[in-house]
Amino acid sequence: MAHVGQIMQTRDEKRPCTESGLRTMTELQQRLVPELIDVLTRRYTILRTISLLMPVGRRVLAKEMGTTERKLRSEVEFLREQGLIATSSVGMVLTSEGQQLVEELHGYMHEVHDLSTAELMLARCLDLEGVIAVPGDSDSSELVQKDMGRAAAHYLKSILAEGMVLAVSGGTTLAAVASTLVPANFNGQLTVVPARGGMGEDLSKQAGSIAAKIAAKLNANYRLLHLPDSLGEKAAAVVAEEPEIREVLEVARSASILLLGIGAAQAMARRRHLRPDQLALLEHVGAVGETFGYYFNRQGEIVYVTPSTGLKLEHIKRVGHVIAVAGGSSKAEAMLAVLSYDFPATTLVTDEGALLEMLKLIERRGGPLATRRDD
Amino acid sequence: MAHVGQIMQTRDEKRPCTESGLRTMTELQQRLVPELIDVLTRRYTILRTISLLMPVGRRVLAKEMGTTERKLRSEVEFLREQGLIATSSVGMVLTSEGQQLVEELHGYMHEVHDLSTAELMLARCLDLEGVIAVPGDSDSSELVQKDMGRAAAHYLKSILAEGMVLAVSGGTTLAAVASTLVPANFNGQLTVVPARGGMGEDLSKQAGSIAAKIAAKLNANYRLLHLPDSLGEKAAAVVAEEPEIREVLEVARSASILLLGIGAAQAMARRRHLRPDQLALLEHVGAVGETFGYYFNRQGEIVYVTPSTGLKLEHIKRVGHVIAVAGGSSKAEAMLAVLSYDFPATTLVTDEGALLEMLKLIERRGGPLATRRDD
DNA sequence: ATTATTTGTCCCACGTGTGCCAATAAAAAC
DNA sequence: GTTTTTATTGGCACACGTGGGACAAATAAT
Repeated sequence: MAHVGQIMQTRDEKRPCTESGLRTMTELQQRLVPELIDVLTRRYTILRTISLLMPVGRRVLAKEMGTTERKLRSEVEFLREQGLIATSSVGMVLTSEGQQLVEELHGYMHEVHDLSTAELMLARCLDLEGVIAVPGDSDSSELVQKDMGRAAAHYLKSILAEGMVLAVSGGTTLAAVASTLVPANFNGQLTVVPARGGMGEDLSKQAGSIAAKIAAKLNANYRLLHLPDSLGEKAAAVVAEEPEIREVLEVARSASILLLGIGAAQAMARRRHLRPDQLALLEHVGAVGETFGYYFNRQGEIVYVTPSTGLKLEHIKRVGHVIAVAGGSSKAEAMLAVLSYDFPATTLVTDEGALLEMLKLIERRGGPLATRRDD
Repeated sequence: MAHVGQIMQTRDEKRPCTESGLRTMTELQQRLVPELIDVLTRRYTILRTISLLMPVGRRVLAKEMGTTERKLRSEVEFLREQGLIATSSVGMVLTSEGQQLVEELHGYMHEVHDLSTAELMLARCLDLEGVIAVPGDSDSSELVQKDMGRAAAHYLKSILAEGMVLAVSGGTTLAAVASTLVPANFNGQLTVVPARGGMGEDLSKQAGSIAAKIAAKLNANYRLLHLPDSLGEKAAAVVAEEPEIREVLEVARSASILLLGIGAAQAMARRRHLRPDQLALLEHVGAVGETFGYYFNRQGEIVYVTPSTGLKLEHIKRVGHVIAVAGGSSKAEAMLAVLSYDFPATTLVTDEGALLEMLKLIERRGGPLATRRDD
């Protein structure tokens, strides 16, 4: 999951604002040459592991690092050419130069590594398949949300395949995903559907519009639910019997990938123009997080459901992969609530602000696996 | 020549000691992922060029940057995926994000560019084929000399081919080249000869030992001149008639590559135990630089020749390629003197200290092409 | 002496990068 | 207003380099 994961900066100790101020060189590099930063961390990790285990052979080193021996070989050859390690028949050892380099690099590597360790930690805590975080905080800068959107779009594209059905929810975050998505050609062998009917005021942030936009960029089919999101229960039941609607719902229920945004419960309820008594109810049951009409409390339990047309939670259970996209430290609590629910294989795309805030919340509650840093 | 060229650090403005102190992140990166800087500068240059010419198409951009259109396309595709540039039918433009990134990057890029521009400048001033500089100063740290040795060894290997004859001189610097050379297999299709007979006290720094060491590492043949370097003129003439010696000299004179170290005249003369009157003579004629027995004054003129067996200057003229290796700011004057002489295609491998010092000396003398920085 | 390490080599296949060419749209000329 | 020209982007086939797997040689430990 470090493929897209980006780095944060801690070099200046007290960490000046990441967004509006100047980004650090490492951040810029991460943006301009991400693949080489991966190479850098890989080689550093190799050196570091050797320094701990030396003398050590390629075999055990590969096993230790979770890579193949052949892959390691190329790197080892390079490192030897650089005079950083020496090989003998008992294994590989660091040369004095290598040792010195590892020590010097140690401090700098936190710039690169901190976010990815945090990603791993959160993935373990919430039992997520993967966490991808971009540096910055969406709360303070719009650029970060865009960046997050691009990271999500990139990841989405990497797991999409022909014949799949993609269901999307709404929100500004997912709108960013759609707009940063790089066009590709799926030859119509892909269907995009909204997970819900229309919602609220802004058309461009509705699930339907987002589905259409994504479909256009990927040259995919799309089906829309031309319905208001919040119908009365009776009305919803009636409408759901309409053949056209039924068909779209059928397709949506067979979705293999679900792309969803997460919102703070209060803000979401307000945006949906819920009645005061409903707001009070949400408050009463402790709803903090919301996603496509479902409200969750801090324990990840569903405490309220907006009567609506669209995917139901029981269908989500059958979805192969869930991609949750949300960021901003202010949303951390909501995200934590929603993600505590037991979704299928979930990948979270977020930002540094939300990531660190979530970890902070987990630690404060004495959450499971709240291990401390390992250096 | 930027392939091996490495970077110096100027970020902390007043530039603390590069060697003994902590190296900068960029230096370490350069060591661990050498191509990183190249890719980074390439992409940065693309962005910068677009920002100046936009909207611009790939064709003119490729011509402007001196690369092929297809090569550019890969980069352009990447930059578009990163959301830094946008393509339309009128050409490519920077997005607002791209524009911001270019501006932020601008300051940092000097870290990367300064050494390579300095390399280019020196190459122009001295009419060298190439200059490769490693960061640091050999005067202050032994590590730098090793690094320089590795850079030279790497470059040497890149131009070696089967059937060639390699002539080497002596000195600590070339000893470092030999010891950092990464073994390769030339199947005996390569011959290494010393450019001169033995010299001075330390066996490991003699041309013969170095030739033998290099030959061993490359699985090449080697021939030695089992002679003291400084014979009397008469004795030299006599010995040169010996069949065995003649044969080796024949081989040496057909050398296609010459690897030579450069020394400061005074230190060299002292190490060779010249007589006081000889020392006085050197002083009198203004000898400052020395290489394999030839002493040069500041103008690059030969002012003294050690009577000796080995290659003569007239043979050097026929050598295809000269690789000069020397570093340390204290040697700058000597290097400048020797390199001012009109050798055949010469590549200089040096370090930051010597490089900058040489440029300073050139500027002080109002040397040709002493242009100032272009920003 | 044997076993379990290690490094280094070889061949094959897959993927990425490269060079060439087609399609298209804006602009300029008529 | 129509046509021609000149720019642009995008697609496609091929080759080269890198990764995968198995194997051989060599050395320390049992």
